[in-house]
Amino acid sequence: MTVSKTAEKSSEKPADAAKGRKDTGEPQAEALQLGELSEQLGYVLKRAQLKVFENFLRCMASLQLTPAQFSVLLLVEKNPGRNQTEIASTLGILRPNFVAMLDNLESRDLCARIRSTNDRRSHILVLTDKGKAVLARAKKLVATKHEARLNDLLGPANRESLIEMLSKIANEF
Amino acid sequence: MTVSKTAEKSSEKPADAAKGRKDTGEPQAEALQLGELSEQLGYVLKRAQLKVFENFLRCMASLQLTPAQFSVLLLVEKNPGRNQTEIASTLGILRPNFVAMLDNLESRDLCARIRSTNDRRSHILVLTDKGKAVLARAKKLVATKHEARLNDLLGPANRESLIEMLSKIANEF
DNA sequence: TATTGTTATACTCTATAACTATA
DNA sequence: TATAGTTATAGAGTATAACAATA
Repeated sequence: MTVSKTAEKSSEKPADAAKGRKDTGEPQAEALQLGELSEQLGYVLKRAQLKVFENFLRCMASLQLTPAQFSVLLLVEKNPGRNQTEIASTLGILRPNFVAMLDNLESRDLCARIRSTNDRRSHILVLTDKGKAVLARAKKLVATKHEARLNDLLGPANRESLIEMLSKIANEF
Repeated sequence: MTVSKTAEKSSEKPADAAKGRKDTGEPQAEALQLGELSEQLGYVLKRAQLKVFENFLRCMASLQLTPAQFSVLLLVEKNPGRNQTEIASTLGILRPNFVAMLDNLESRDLCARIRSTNDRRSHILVLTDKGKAVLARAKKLVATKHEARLNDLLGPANRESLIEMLSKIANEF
């Protein structure tokens, strides 16, 4: 057990916070006031990101793909013929840390490293047939279970607006 | 050096990605296509969150406060008389992990643990005078340097809308 | 001399089990 | 028996230095 671990986290659900006390007849502590915290960009952003990743993992449980692994498969599919350094740096992954990640995907026969003939230092990355099939299934799951959830919650217009604003922050903040 | 480490990260800036190649006159590899990735909620959310935290750390460099530490001080100020478990769980921090965090804040004389007289197992958390002063300065820095940046980028209406949508995701996704 | 992939390593976050002192 | 704070520990994620093969 090293590749799995699925989505069975417990963590600390802030929603459940300050509960977990037996209802004795005592002074009874109320839920805490978040105050200015609920208006702090970083706080709400981090909280939302954790929720979204949790949901992603649940949706992808059958395929055992993390958000990071999914992003690698997507990028390799969209950019055939690129090497490890290019894929990793585009995703903000440091090359040393990308090695174990690729070892994992390659051991599951989802992608392969191919020694470049032009530059024998480079490993060109490609999806295997299984990798393409898994990615196709993953895309459907993400679209129907994960991203659809966002539409339900915000509506299509707001969803688009949200993605746009987050992209702007990611690129220009 | 254990408390500091400031904000001097290098990481992998995706903006700089796929550059770092000398301009020889060769076929020249172009920037990669993000494709569907730029529409993936989790991807753009994570990217935005990292940028926002980086900016937060830069803005708070003079006070040496991380986003997590800032959230603790805010919550303790807003909810005097609460114990470690209550503050930690509200922030989604596990009690064991909260110990070192409080040790740090207490060693810097920003907050203090007070043994409760009602229940001698509990540590009531309070801000010290220095803690209150530092938090006041922190709030000003966040408002004028950090959150103001968001207003410049999106405008007040969009800023409000963004926070609202993120809160909804954090609470209901 | 510089770059690609890699190893080794370290530091932060997060997570769980179990101890202690109190209740 | 249960809870608050704590310790120890383990696992992810992320960071840097340095090495071998290749350019």
